[in-house]
Amino acid sequence: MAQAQKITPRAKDYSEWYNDVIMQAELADYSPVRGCMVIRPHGYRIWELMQRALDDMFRATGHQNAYFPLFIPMSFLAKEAEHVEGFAKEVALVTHTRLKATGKAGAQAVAVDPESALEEPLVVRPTSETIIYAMFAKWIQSYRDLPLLMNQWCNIVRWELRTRLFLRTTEFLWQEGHTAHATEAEAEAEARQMLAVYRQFQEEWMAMPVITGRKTDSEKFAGALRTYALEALMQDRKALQAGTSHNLGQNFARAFNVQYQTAAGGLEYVWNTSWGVTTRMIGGLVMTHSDDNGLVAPPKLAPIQVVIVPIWKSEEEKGQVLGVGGKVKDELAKAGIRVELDSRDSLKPGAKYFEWEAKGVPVRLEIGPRDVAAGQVMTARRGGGKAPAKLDGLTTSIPGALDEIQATLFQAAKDRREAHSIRGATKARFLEFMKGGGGFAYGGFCGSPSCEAEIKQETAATVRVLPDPEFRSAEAPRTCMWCNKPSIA
RNA sequence: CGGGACGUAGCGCAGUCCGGUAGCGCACCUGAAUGGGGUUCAGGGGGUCGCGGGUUCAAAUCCCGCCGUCCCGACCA
Repeated sequence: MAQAQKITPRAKDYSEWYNDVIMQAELADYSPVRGCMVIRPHGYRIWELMQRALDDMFRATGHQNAYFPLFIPMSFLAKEAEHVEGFAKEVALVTHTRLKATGKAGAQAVAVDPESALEEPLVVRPTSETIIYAMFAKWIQSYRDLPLLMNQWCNIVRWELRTRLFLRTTEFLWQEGHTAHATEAEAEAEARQMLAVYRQFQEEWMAMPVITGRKTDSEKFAGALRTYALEALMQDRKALQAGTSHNLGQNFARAFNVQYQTAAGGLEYVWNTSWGVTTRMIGGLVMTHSDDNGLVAPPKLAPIQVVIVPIWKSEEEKGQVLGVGGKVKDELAKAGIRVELDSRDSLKPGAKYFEWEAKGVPVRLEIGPRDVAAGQVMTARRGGGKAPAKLDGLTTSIPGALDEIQATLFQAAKDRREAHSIRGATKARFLEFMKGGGGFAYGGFCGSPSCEAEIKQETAATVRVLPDPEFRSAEAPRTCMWCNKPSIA
């Protein structure tokens, strides 16, 4: 275990607090490569739990996993005009395939062999639309081949200027779904369906409330017709884009010649969608729930849901409490609970409490000689509250407690978000709101890029999402809060 | 690339103004006691003071150059 030092309070420096929580929960570490991150076992376990839940949801909606290459020929990026513009500034390139010894010492002992230059450089995928649709073109012949519903779990590289653990790293892990459909309506339905899947996952599993909607043109995915996104409010009152789903129209189908023959015999371009969520969600999880004692993990995604801390003085007591602790562990594990028995002899119980709290374990069971005698354990919840519990009822009381914690975390996050939200914002109220720290402001917006840019310039606020007109309620504002022209949202 | 700060042990830092044996806290190793909310005592290991040059009897400290990192902006899942 690394040094468990006091975590910087959230109120003092949010970025520092965020880094402290991650380091002390042992979720990740900085790597020797600038901008890259090492995900440690505790953090990776969260990702595995996320993967498993999402995979089930993807499969239930008819999608299959596949894997496409890491390298993309540079010319592929050039085929879709907006796409290349969007990613040109942040790609890593492979240009050579060999090194050679120079005979010099130290760092100069090897150099790039100029004779090994590739005829066409390879791009390390910043996203896989191009290479996937190049394959789709081979696989799709007839309307009978549609819809084609695929997903891949992989790593991608975007050479970002500034990086932050989990939120924006040079290399990151994600999932990217790619589909091809016969009609625009089908593609639109797919893009929205996957947005709904993400919402369900983020609210039910991550206990992170989100708002969804369409992105403005300035924030839409490079090459998409429409981009939908999920937005969550973090504890520093800043928005986090937690996932996106794009209706790509026929842009990539035309660029990669993905055509199918219709039942009537004609030739048509397919309609594509792509959608993805990333390890950024782990950052979102940290910023949504954690406190000044460290990580708070929602039970459904907690790598360890229950930790048992035995307490003893003599060797005799040690044997007793470890015996009971071992039995409790086996029973809970058999009931499907992720449980750990901390039998280390090198730390006092109090030190163990702090350590497991920093790692976000939702429930702690303390078992000492007094508990063994009384046939009970002390239960302590991560959010506070200690109570004794009967030994023989644990397999029902613990799952109940975990469900309750999950629900409480979601409600608390929602309450926090609403405490920093205003509805029906006017320009004056909005300016005042932003001066007071901001949050989510709901208001009318005309949709013009100039208003959007002005708002950003003057208040540092960004337009996060536009609700669809069809979801627009009767009391929705009719005019732009900034310029008073008719509102589109 | 523009603005600011900083580089001294694994981490966090003091020492720099005013040159004179490289220090503190945490972590790590050994031993003993301790054990229901960060345990104590004793002993121990670990540093080309970012790099290069200059001044000086003597440089972490003064001077010059370079490199790197972090924070704020532009970019972004």
